[in-house]
Order: sequence, then structure tokens, then C-alpha cells
Amino acid sequence: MTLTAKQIRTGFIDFFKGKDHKFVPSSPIVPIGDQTLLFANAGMNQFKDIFLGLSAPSCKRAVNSQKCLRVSGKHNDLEEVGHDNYHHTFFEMLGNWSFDDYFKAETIEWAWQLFTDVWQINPKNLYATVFAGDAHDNLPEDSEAAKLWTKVTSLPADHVLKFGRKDNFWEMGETGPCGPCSEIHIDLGSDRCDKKNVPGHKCAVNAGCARFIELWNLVFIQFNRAEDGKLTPLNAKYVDTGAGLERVTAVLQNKRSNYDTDLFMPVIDRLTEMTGKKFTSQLNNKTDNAFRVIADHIRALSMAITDGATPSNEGRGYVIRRILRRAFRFGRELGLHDPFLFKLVPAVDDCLGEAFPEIKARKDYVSTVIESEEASFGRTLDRGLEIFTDAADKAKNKTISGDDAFQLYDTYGFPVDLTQLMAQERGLKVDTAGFDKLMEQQRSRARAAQKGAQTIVMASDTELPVTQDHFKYTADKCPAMVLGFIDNGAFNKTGQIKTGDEAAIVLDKTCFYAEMGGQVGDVGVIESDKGKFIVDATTKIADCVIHKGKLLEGTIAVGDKVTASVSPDRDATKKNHTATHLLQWALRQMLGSSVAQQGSLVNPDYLRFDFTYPKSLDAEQTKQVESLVRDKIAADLPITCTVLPRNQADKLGAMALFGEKYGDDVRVVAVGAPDANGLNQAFSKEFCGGTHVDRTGVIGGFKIIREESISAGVRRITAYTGRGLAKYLEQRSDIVDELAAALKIPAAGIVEKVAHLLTENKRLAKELKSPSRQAASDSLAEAKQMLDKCEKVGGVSIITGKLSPTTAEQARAAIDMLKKKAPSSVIVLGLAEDDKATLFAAVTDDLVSKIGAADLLKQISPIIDGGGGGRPNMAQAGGKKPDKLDEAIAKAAEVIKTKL
RNA sequence: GGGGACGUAGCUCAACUGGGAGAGCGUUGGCUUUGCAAGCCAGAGGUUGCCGGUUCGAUCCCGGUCGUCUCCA
Repeated sequence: MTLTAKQIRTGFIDFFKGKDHKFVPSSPIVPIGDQTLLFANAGMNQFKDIFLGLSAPSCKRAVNSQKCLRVSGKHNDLEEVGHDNYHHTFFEMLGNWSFDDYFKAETIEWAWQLFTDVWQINPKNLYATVFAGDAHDNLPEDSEAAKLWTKVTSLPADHVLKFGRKDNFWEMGETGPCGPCSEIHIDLGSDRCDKKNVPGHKCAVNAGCARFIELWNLVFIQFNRAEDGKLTPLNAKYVDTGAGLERVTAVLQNKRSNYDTDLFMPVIDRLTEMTGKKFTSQLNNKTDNAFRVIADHIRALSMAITDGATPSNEGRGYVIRRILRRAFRFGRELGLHDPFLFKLVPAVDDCLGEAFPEIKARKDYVSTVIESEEASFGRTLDRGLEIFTDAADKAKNKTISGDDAFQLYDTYGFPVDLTQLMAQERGLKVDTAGFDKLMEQQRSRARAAQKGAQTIVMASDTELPVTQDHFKYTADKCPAMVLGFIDNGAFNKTGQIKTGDEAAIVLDKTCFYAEMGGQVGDVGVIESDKGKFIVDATTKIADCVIHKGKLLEGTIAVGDKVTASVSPDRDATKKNHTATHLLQWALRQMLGSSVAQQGSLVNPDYLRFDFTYPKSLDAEQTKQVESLVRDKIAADLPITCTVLPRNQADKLGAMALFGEKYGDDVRVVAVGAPDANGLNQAFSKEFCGGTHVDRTGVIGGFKIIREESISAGVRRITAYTGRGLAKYLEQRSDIVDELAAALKIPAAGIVEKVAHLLTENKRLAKELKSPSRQAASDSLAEAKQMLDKCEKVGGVSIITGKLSPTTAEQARAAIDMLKKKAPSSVIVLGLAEDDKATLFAAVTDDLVSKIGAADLLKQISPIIDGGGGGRPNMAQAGGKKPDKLDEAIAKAAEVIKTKL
């Protein structure tokens, strides 16, 4: 009987559960609190702090299936996907871990047992690789693992192979934990070799063909690499293994391709329904490539967006965007031109929804985001099309220049292959060499800039102490002892800081809340009889609370007894945090359960809540949400915070935040329950580690001040409570008072009065502009007079003169009138103001070849100490000497006569 | 983190070398038609993202800032 992928996944997990391993659910694909990593790319990511010694493991043995995305950095498989049967962007990594518990013997034995006994893989086809040693690092070969393979398994000695550092030594980064690894490979038979045409190719483990593939990597972490490159043995030893579920599934289902397994087929079937095209699982076949790319990418997109990534133009979001665009482009191979990817989300849910229920819960949101992003790419392509046309028109030698192709790509995101294709259709070529050159310049520029920017990271061998910080829930003030301080990126366990020093203090216990879950870190004071330290930010690294700030006076030394006092700001923060919970509840009441928290920010001044919802809220809905929240505030309900086992909290229906990692025990904040035993009476229950008020009445008030969109399908509400609201209302009230005073009417009449003023203002402005107005008719009349007494030279009217003060607009109107009445004329008008002079010149079209209006003004404008210019038929000049206007106009007349 | 482009009416976009802020669509009113599709006429709608500089004068040039798009890392 063939196992389903689901059975294989649970089979793996159950096998290790049977060996006393704890199942630790996959961490989100978008890592929380790890700036060094764009996406989870290995099973060990969520255990990194343990390997680094920053936090203690909650168990000795763990097992999981980790969601991984390999699209950037060291592992970038994006461009590979589609051309073969095994590269993926998104995949699942099955793994088991030992945190200083069992080591090589058990790891090897169990891996063998699972493969050969449980899953019945023919042992004859299996090979193991072990580390051969490295002279440069002075590392011995891993003879321990080599011996174990023949000792604890039935693997023959000639199936144990040795490889060097590249294949069999694992390192987390430049520095840090590392160690030899041992891989299990399988021989799938000679007909699976895809390099038969490569001269000199011999099928073998690590020889690069599809006949031998790696199934499971067993890493034995036993060294630490220091910055100078030296390796020292670790006190604690770890096991970290990883087996790609997709590959294992293909092998166990006896498929030639990962795409033929039930991890992909539901998606491919759906694509077939949509396009009528068949997937034949052949390589070097355009249609099949497209099937593979789309099937792979839609899994990656669905998972990443579910876990909180959104397409954008930078960082993580940009990676998502690129994956989506690549998939969309390949849709053309299947005849798809309109958004279609979003229709595949339900099929992804069919494949992965049981293992990762979060995708089931968010599939509507995910579809919305994908669809709108597809539409936006459509617009990008449309715009590129226009620019392509320009580039094609100016192509020389039937070749579109590298510059143009690059600009099209770099600035407008128009894919090069598309440029080439369209060029071909027009019988043109593209200068790809030129394009590549520019591309390389762009790369080296970015790389050069990267070197300059260093990130300040704590040295990985630093062990930070654990801070007891549960006092944050109960106290604003607590006694503590200074354990150390951080300055210049190093943790000091001795010494002191002096007045004016900026540093971060670590205490044995604290009542400060460290920034987490959207709530800002506390500010406050740490003081002793010897010194006073102002804390302006509180953060947490692993389980260590870090109080950042500046020593205001005196000294503070390691070992000092101090008092930590949190600023009263936190009371305001508490109000905002509890109000955020009420807001989420109210939104779900109003808009349904499709409202899911997407992020939040709680600080003393305001609260911000981002949630999934496809449309904007209208004024009525906003009011109703406010009123629901206010009712709960008025009811003055109790808030209870209870720590419960995870499954019990789930049973209560408490809301968890997607993308958040929770431990075995969770803190549930409930509103409306009399006490911890009556939690089911609470209307709002959320997993939350934040600080809250005791009763809703304390919040005092609630007002939404902004409702906006922050990305497709996500809305943001900003609101005030307590002191923020008071300040806001006060400001508003001041504005109303000032308006009422200025308008000299009671406040209640302001709206009507302003509306009236606006209409009146509009009417007056219109009247000002209109030619019926006295001044305007004056200007026109003046111009008419000039026309009547103007000089004529060879049929050309030379109309000059000064207008009484008016607007430039009226002057131009006068010119228009003159031009109509004197079809062949040169006109120069002057306009004097207090300390400014303006000259206008106009030439009728039949004369522009003889006299340019702008040229004329350039000659005479120096007289009024100014400059000017314009177009041949109409020009304008300004100057600072109105008294010289007459002189300038006279000069103009002279100049005109010489030109005619 | 680095590079490029863009930001003008509700939307899509014009505006030459710095010199009159415009078109199409949409919208409002009227007319035409048995009715509809439509057509005709008239109108409303603008802090040219924001701040500063250069200039007699800035949508346009320069600097900064915010936002959007895009490529690279």
C-alpha cells in the first residue's frame, strides 16, 4: 500500500514521539525577531538560540516538520525551480533534534530504523556519507560516525563513503556552532541518471545526477567556530537532522518526480481543469516546466502570505512579489493571461491544510492578496509595453540597445525575456551583451554598498543571563541587582558605568515590560543610592531583559542593589492594550470572523490595529465599532489574565495571533470573566503576553481617528483612549473655540457658516475673473485705446502702452482681444505695481519668423532691472523698476521697427 | 542596504528651452429620443505630494522629505 504524504509526515513525527521526542510545531515561515533571516530556511531556525546558548531548551528531544522557503541568500533556488523534478522554493523539512542528550549512535540507528523497518526502503539502495576530515582546519575524520554505520545498522562498509568539508561539514554561519554531518543517499537505479550525455559522467553519490539523491542529513554539532576561525569543542552537543518531505514522499510513492506526488498533484489537476493542458512530467518541455513552476510557487506564496508576508517593494515582501511574478509569467505558457494564481489557493489548502491549519483559516485573505498582486503586475506589464514601443522605434541596426533593455527591466520591471520575444516579433534583436554588462554593474554597486554597512550583532559566544520579569504584570517598582551591562556590543559581567554613559543594564529581576507582541517596551528609572539611570527602551534577547538608556548621575556597578521603577506611561499603555482587544472583538462582531489580526502597535499615546478585511469601513460601521467598544468600557468589566496549557486555551476558543510562536503554556487575557474559573463567560479571549488594566472602566473612552489601507486586503485602525483621547479632544475643542471666535458666532453654527463662506468666496472669485468686472473692462478699454492710436508699419500694427494695475490674467485677456482685432501685430504691454514691473509681449503668428516675443523682451527687460522670456508668440518679463516702464516700452517700439 | 523612475482633476494621462494648468473617461444639470443604447450643450471638480532654494517668474531647475513603482544585494 502506498503511503500518502500526510501519512509520511505523521509517520515521521510519530516515530520520534515513540522515542520520547516532543512534537514542536513548525515555526512561521516568516521568522519573528530574527532580522538576520528573511525566511525560515531550515528546521533548526527556531532552535538557533538554543545552539547559541542564548536560551535553554524546553525539552531534550524534539521532532517537527518545518515550513521552509529557499529563495534568497545562500540557498537561492528560485531560478532552478521548474527545470527539474526536485528543486523547490517552499518545502517541508522533517527533523529530529537532541539538545545535549543522545548523540551519533542513536541518531544513526533511528534513521536507519525508520527508513528500512518502518518505511521499508530497500537497504541495498542506501548509502551513507561521513566527514573525511580537513587538513586546513586540522579536523580529524568522523571515524566515530563511520564505525557506527556498520555497527548499529546493516549497511555494508562499501556503502559508507567519505567526503570533505563541502559536503559533510555543517556550519551555521561564519562563526558559531558547527560540526560534521552524515547523509543518507539513495540509488534510484541507472535509468534515473540525467547526465548520460555529459562526457566522463559516472553515476555516484554526490556526482550531481538524479540517480543518487540525498534523503536525510544528520548533523552533529560539536564545535564552536570563533571569529579567528579556530574551532573549540562545545560543552553541550546537539543533533540536528533534516529530511525533505517532498523527496522522501517521491521515493516512498515510487514517483520519478516530486511533482508527481500528492503534495503537488491537486494543484496540478486544478491547473489542468483551468487550462485544458496536460501535465506529462517531462523535462525540457515548456508546458511541463510551467506546471512545475506554478505548482511550486503557489505553495510558497500561499504559505508565506498565510504567515504574514505581503508582496511589497522591499525585503521579504519583494521576494514574495518576485515569486508571484515568475509564476504569473509562466502562466502564459499555459495560455493564461488574466489573474489565475489566486484560484489555486484552495488546491494548496487541499494539499497542506491538514498539516498547517493556518492556511485553511486564511485562504480567503491569501486569495485576495494574490489576486490584487496579479492585477498590479498586469499593469506593470502594460506600462512596460508602451515604453518598449518607444525603445523599438528608436532601435538602430535592428537592435534594441542594452541601455533600453536594461532601463525597461531595471526601472519598469519589464522582464528581459519578454523584451526579447517582442523584439523578435518585430524582426529586431536585443543587445544582450550590453544588458548583461549593465546588470553586472548594478550587482557590483549593490555589493560594494553592502560591505560598508555593518550590522551590530552580539558576539555569538556571549551567554546572557535569564531575567525574572514576571513582576511586570504586578508591580511598577521592584528591587533588583545589577548582573551586568552591555556597551559596544559586549556583555560585561564586571565593572561600572559612569555619568553620561549610554549602555544597557541587565538585572536579575525586573518589572519592566520588554517590547513584544506590539506593545512597546517600558521606560523608567533604575536607581541606587549611588546613581540614577534613565531607561528609554526595554527589549529582550532570548530570556534576558535589556534596559537601554543613559546614566544621568553617579555610577552604577555590577552587583549594585537598585530599584527599578516604571514610568506612569505604562498605565496609558495598558488602557490602549486592553482597548485593542475590545476593538478586535468589536470588529469581529461587526464584520465577521474573516477579521484576523495582522499586527498591532500599543504605546502610551495611541493604539494601532491592522487586520484582514477587503473593504474600507464606512462612517456608519466605524461609529458602530466605536459604540460597541464604548459600551464594554461603560460596563466596567473585569479583565483576567490566566496562564493555561495550550490545548486548554485552544478549547476555550482563545484567539491566537497567526505567525506567533507559543510555548506549551500560554497566557490568556480575557475580558468579562468574573475570575479564572469563569473564563468561558468572557466575550474576548486572546493569547497575549502584554499588560492590561484590571477593569474596562479605567480605559475611560475610545475614539477611532483613522481608518486606512496598508496593503491589499489589510486595513489599519488608529485609535485613542485615556490621555491620548483627552489631548485629542482638547485640541479639537480649541480649534472649535478659535473658529467660533474668529467667525463671531456660536460653535453650533460653524459648519453652516463655513459652507456659506465657501460658496460666497467662490462666487466672488468668479466675479473677479469675469470680464464684466469694472477693472477688467478698464484693461480692455485701455488696450482698445492703444489699438486706436497705434503705429502701423507696412500693414503691421505696433501696439504699445501701459495698463493700469490689474492681474496678469487680465493683461493676457487684453492681448488676446488685441490679436483678434489686429490680425497682424506686435504688442508690448507694461504693468506697474508698487515695486514690481511686468512686461508682456505678443506677436501674431504671421510675424514670429521676423520677431520673437521672447527675444524682444530679452532686449528690453534689462531696462527694468529684470529678465524675461517665453515663447515666440507670447512672452513675459518681470523687473524691479516700475518707473522705467515707459522707457522700456519706447525702446521696444524702436526694436520692433528695426526688425520689420 | 544601494541604484533608477514616478507623484498634476474622482480615474488614465498631457503641458516644447522655466513664461496662460489642459484632454479623455467618470460625475452633475439641461436638451434630443416612444423607450433604451447613445448623441448634443452647459457646469462642477486643482495647495501640480510636502518643505526649502535659485529666478522678475517654478508643474518644469536644485536640495531635502514623504509616498508609490522597479531592479540589485
